[in-house]
Amino acid sequence: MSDSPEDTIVAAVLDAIAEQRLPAGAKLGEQTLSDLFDCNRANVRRALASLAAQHVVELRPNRGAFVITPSPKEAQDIFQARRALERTIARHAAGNASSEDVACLRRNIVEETRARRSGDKPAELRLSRQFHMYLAGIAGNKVLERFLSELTMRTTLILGLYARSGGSHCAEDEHDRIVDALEAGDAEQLVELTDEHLRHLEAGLNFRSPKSSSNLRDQLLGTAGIRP
Amino acid sequence: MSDSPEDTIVAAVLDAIAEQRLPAGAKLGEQTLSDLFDCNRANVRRALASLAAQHVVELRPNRGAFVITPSPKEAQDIFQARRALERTIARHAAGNASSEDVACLRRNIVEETRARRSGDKPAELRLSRQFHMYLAGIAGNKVLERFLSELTMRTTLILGLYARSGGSHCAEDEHDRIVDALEAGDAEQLVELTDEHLRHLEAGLNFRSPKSSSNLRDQLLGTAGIRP
DNA sequence: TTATCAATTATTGTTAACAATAAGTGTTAA
DNA sequence: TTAACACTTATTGTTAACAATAATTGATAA
Repeated sequence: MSDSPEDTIVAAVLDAIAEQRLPAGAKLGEQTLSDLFDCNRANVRRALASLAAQHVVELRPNRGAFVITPSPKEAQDIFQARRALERTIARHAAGNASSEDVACLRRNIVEETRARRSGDKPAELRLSRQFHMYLAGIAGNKVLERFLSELTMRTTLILGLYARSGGSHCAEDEHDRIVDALEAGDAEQLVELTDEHLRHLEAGLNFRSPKSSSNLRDQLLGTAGIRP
Repeated sequence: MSDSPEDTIVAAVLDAIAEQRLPAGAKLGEQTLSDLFDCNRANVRRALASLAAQHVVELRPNRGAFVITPSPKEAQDIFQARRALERTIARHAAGNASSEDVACLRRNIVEETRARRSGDKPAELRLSRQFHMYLAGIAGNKVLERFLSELTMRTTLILGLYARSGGSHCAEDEHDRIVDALEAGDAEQLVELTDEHLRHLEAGLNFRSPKSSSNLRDQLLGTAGIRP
């Protein structure tokens, strides 16, 4: 069970991002991490190099490591890539899903709605991401699964920056209808629903007012809609 | 022009793989690399961590870093993923290509056939890969571009392991016809030609007799088709 | 001759100390 | 009061020495 310290750090950072505990732009100091996971700085450095290679973290020379803050253009590229990957995943998942898979996905949806209702945003984000990754697992292509893992991570950061403040970012029942199509084995519909789902998610973004977190100003003065 | 030593090493390793100078399974010793690029081992280690995160290199604890040797299943996953990515790339490239792009691609094809005719395999592989990456550049999606870059790299390793010994692995004129469709702006045909092209490439593989290079036996006794 | 074991060698992993750089703080002068 | 400057502090980058592990070689015994 005990991974190498490097893997532990990478996993912890990714988990934290997936639950929006680490916002875009957050600094990942070497000392801080080596204290936290008590290991030496060499391991921390390797972990950060890994995260940087996955484009989840940015290394600025002589400055340190920071969680990336995706630009609007990058956000667009990421959604385009997600559609390409997830359409393919959907097509292959359609023929592969067992009844346990379907049951597991439905349980996931129940938990997700519960989290949404109770206002537990971190849990909601984690579960939503888990839903998409579970589908990728059913498709059975490790390469697509890993690419999607990276993109869902970056999507979480995008949502943290550009999500429209008001409504929640997923139509209530889209995941439900996706599982319906999966259970029915209707590949074409599954593909279409997946595509639509991602388009809706993207349509819910607002690039006008990025919530520049990890900026003291916002954390002290609040994020009220008034101009500075 | 002078990158960090880490980037230099990463680029050099990737170039070497792209030209099949580094075969699957090759060992990348820390000392060797730090001597070669004269830098300290810390930089080498970070470079190897990056390459490992890209799944181009495998880190075995206490053993060192080795170029990955893709399994048949991985090869299949990689080609499936490539089709998903390159179909999308093709669709978006169709509308974006300038006449300079077309000219540049045609020049690339000329060089490629010349390399094939003269039996310069490293150049042929590099140019073929360059062709696909150039198309990705036209599509203008950095995320897809990076993913494809990783997969073409791994494809080169796959070809080194499983390419049918006889014929060359690309139908002579497929790249030509792809550029024709691109020039005509015919997105649908471009997508179909790209898909076919990748299927032909995959069909040219033979998983029965992997050329287990970086194995002294083969390098000394040759790769004659006789059973050991 | 073959197999097992011990000793040597080479390579990776870990640690700490030091240097270089950037950021923050306080002082001084206009 | 403000701006520029020097100084202090914190953080990253580099290096070398040492420990731990694996591979190789040679020796010994069946």
